[in-house]
Amino acid sequence: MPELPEVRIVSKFLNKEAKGQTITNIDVRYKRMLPEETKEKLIGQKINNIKTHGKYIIFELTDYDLISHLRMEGKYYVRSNANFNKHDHIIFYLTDKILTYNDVRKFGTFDLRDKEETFKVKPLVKVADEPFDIDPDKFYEEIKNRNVPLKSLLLNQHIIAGLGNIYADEVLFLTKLHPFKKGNTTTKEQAKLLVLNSIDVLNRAIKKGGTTLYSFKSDDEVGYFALDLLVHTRYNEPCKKCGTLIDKMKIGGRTSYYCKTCQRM
DNA sequence: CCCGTGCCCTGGCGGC
DNA sequence: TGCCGCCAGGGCACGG
Repeated sequence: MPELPEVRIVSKFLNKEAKGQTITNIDVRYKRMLPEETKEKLIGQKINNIKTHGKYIIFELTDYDLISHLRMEGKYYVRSNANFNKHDHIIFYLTDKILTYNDVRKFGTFDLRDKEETFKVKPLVKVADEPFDIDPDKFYEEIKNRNVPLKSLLLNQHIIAGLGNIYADEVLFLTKLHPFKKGNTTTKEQAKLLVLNSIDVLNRAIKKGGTTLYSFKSDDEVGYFALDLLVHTRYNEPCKKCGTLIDKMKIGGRTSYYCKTCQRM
């Protein structure tokens, strides 16, 4: 599931492939994903730039911003010809190439906004700063009265933007804090470390992605990548720091992996 | 405001 | 082999 680093790589890919191109037509194969009126507005728009905020991708068009969220399995492909995949739900015909949005789970979203509204209405209005930009003191203020597990707070994009289930587990392990520890028991220093470790994890993932980037297959495809994960998905495997078998628990409906020896409440 | 739950969706997997 | 049920997950609506 793409988190901030992967989303940035996708954005880089899109800038390489689609920047400067005009949307000449759109084939919406899964109607719920893009309303007809949105489609009509998009046709004729030029893609001037693609940027990101947290896990959101923002296509800057002539007159609008198109906000794309990949959720778990959204992917963009440049199709060299018309060999579409059954999970290609939206097909953008650009000036001289075909860009498809592919999403097995159909969870991805598209929102078209007037440019001046982009950050004033949903889905972006309440989205917080990315860890790189967040003020640790402000982050502490956001969590210090919350009787909510740190895992849920790190995943809350209104508090800190860009972390998903994988990297949130890694951040908590690096900070030596239990995922179920509550925000209102967390010290200012621990909060600051959570921000610093978030930056560290994301930066390392971005760097790693930068090296494995464009590991394209037959079609142009963005290859996803993973850090050498310390805890996530390592259930019953020995902790790389202390050897204790990694445990897991459900928090807010999300599976959380952690070391019960290294990570304290 | 705060917090928990369920929903959206499909492929993969365990169980029988 | 085949079918059934369940799980995975990001964000949001909704209810207490």
